[in-house]
Amino acid sequence: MRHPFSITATLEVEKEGICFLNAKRIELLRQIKSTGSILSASKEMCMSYQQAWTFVQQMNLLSPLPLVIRKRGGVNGGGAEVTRFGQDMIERFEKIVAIHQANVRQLGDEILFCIF
Amino acid sequence: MRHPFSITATLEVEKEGICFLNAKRIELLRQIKSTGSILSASKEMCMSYQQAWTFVQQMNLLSPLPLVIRKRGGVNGGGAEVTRFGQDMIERFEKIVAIHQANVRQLGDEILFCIF
DNA sequence: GATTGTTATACATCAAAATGAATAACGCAT
DNA sequence: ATGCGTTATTCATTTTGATGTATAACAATC
Repeated sequence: MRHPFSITATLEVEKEGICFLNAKRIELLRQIKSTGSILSASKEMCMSYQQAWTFVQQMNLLSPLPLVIRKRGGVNGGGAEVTRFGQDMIERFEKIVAIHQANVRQLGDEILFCIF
Repeated sequence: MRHPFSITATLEVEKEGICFLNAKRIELLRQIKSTGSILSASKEMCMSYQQAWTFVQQMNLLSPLPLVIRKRGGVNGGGAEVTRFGQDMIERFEKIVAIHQANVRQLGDEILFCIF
């Protein structure tokens, strides 16, 4: 490589200045979808259950439609399910991030090489 | 407005995973340039002198050429000066950020409106 | 040599965020 | 009714980052 510098960028969707979606929350949604519970998802991601629960709570409260439906008690003690709307959010966020990262890569290729 | 959601993104230049430049550091460079000292710049930005000094130190160490030249003792007790190379970094970083922010705005305009 | 204002450095303190531990609530199954 | 596993909630603790305080080093000026 010509130089050791790189451009990195992070993106998030906010509602009135408060974080609605970011990479970590989307990953959480994916894990909830694949494991069926907030608890398992949090373990899978090595984060505390409290944080995972808080993220889900915030996302649901900020969203016009819930992203996660939570059930307690019942068959396996309960669980959590990502709604159709939630799955749409996952896909759309990742599409946005893909475009964004492509833009950032292009920025780095175009500009960084002529600085150093 | 049609919906209360917005996309925000932050960008930084890294060297081997360590932050080299970001918005705060560029603002610090600008303040050093206009005030002539790390101390005054830190006060202007309401950050501690230690943090400002650490940022300058890290930037200089990561950079192939120093961004800030520091002098102690002497006329006004010393001071700090942004090098020509440092000023180039300011201009180039802000150009990168401007393009980046334009990209992000476009992303938000194109995509957010068709979600909510 | 004393004064002056900044850089440079160390260390204690504070603040915010994340974590861990503990417990209640819940509802299906047995 | 009891057991089960998850959600929901509280609170103490830990961790991490930033801040405040104090002091030495420095070099021109007086």
